[in-house]
Amino acid sequence: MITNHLLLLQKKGFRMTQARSSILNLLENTDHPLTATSIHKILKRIGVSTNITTIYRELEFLLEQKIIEKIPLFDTELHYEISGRTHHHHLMCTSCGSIQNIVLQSEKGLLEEMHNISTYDIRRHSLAFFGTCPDCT
Amino acid sequence: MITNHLLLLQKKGFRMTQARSSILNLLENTDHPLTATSIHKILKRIGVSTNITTIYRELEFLLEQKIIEKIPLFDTELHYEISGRTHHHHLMCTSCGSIQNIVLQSEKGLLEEMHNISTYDIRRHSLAFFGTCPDCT
DNA sequence: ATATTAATGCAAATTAGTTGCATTATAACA
DNA sequence: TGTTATAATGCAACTAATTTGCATTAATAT
Ligand SMILES: [Mn+2]
Ligand SMILES: [Mn+2]
Ligand SMILES: [Zn+2]
Ligand SMILES: [Zn+2]
Repeated sequence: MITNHLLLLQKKGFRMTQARSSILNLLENTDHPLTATSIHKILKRIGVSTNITTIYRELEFLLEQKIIEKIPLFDTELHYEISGRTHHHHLMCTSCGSIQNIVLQSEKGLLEEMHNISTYDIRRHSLAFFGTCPDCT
Repeated sequence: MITNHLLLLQKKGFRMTQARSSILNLLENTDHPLTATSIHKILKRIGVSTNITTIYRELEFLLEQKIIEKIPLFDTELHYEISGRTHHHHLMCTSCGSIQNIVLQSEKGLLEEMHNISTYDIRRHSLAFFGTCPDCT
């Protein structure tokens, strides 16, 4: 499938390869963040055998292009997800590893307070919740 | 220096060693989280030459004993700090790496909202801010 | 003093991620 | 439809952070 992101990259002179389009396609159609190794496994399962190095390099490339974002979840492997979605955070089950997106209305107040009390030029924040999902309880 | 934590550990049958007391002492007297390697360097500087493996093992031990806590800051090395302090978060300068503690009044609302919208049994959360400190601006 | 075993040091393994380099393949164009 | 430039790839080697095995050392109870 040829997506907008892919067309945009082509217009910038980058090539459309099987690795690129399948990684992009997978991230676009997944609602939770994925790790390099999980992407690797999923692609292998659907018959796209890409070297893990290529996955890391492609993720690095998509990060530079601001098409995806790095999601650090506690001390686990780095996760990645497509950027441009509604600002949200993550809730991870420490038992099965499943991840849910979370949109928090009350976050605005927190960010305001943060800007008020700090003299730093704050550029970003990371917020994640950890617990046990209903299936694992 | 012999601290309460150390006495407590002794009472539990664990030994008081130079590595243990100096790591504990350092973490107790530092207001920002430290990494294994930073602890290693600081101890070396003050004349306590402990193997890095011992530092990792001691940090693991202190975690098990719930005397310290793991602080994951984005995709940098793991940090550790003494537990039991007022609940707070961290603000890291992405230029010089310095870390500040942050106490947020408005966090309560966020956590309430979180518990309302989620069916997970939430056990903990991680929140950190990143930006440029006044010195680095 | 001696015995028990917690703690340590060192080397080797592991895990996540990165880099060098030779090869392959996409896409522009002759 | 070739030919070409170079983006993308694969593989092996590397790095950084952390962990593990194992033999040795040392803290503490007796
Ligand atoms: Mn947010
Ligand atoms: Mn908090
Ligand atoms: Zn679960
Ligand atoms: Zn700074």
